[in-house]
Amino acid sequence: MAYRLDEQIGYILRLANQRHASVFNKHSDLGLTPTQFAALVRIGEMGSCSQNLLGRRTAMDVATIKGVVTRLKAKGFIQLSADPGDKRRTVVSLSPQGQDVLDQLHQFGARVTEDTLAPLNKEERKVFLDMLKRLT
Amino acid sequence: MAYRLDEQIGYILRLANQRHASVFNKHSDLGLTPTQFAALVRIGEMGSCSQNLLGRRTAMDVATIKGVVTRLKAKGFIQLSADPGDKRRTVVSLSPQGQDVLDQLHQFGARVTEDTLAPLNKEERKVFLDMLKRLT
DNA sequence: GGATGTTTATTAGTGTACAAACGAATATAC
DNA sequence: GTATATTCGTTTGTACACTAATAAACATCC
Repeated sequence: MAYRLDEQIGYILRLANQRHASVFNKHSDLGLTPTQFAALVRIGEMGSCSQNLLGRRTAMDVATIKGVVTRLKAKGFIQLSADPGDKRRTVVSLSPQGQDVLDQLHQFGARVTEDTLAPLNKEERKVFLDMLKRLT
Repeated sequence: MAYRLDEQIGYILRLANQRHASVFNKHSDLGLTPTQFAALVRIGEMGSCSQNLLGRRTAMDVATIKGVVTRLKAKGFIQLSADPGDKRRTVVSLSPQGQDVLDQLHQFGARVTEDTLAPLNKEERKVFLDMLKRLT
């Protein structure tokens, strides 16, 4: 059997990611990227936390979360403050505007997942998500 | 049911991609990135072709394939030439060194796919790859 | 309480990834 | 055979993503 790029898991994962990004951008009205979306939703789940912890809980490198936080701050969705108990830390929390859009983000996210998984039926989606999670 | 980031297909896909990249880099001895690997294998499949066509066949943007070709050329795996019939085109082909490592690349790629899919058994892999392809 | 080690954040450098705009070359329409 | 459209490659700008190095703050051990 000849080796084929189209059967490589890494290549197919890249294609699936591209399609998801395309679906995401098609529906996005808030001007967020998938990464910024993930960080914002996670802050909503966790409440305020340090920039470093936020990076770990969203699987982002320290350098990556730094840029994401900078851009979310510039867009007005989050606010930063000093941690009174630890001078190393920058505490990240939702701004009032960030709080306001949280429900909207959840609905948006659900729609993106729905559209991305559209080629699979209900039963397949469950099986697929389960297997995909095991690969992480 | 509360909305959760950990159930978002886009987020999980990103995690799976991260794990694949990690497996790829752990085994890589040729100093290639997954993207460079994909381009090189594709040239091996197609023979020489234009830079633009190579980009389309590896799902890379014109600006992206430009950088990838530049770096593969710098590493000595490919060579560039002018298309005698179309002055717009840059023809990309494997260098002798690129030809030499092709078999090695195939074996390497098979091992990366194997290791990345390790959490799934034989039957599951088939089902998973089939469903993943439908999402592209 | 002082040496040691860890955590947190920043910076610099490399490599995807995409959009937009551009000029040159080619193809098509009429 | 000329106007129009398309293709090809390049460049600019923004946004991840990771490595490595650095410095400040904190924790621990003795």
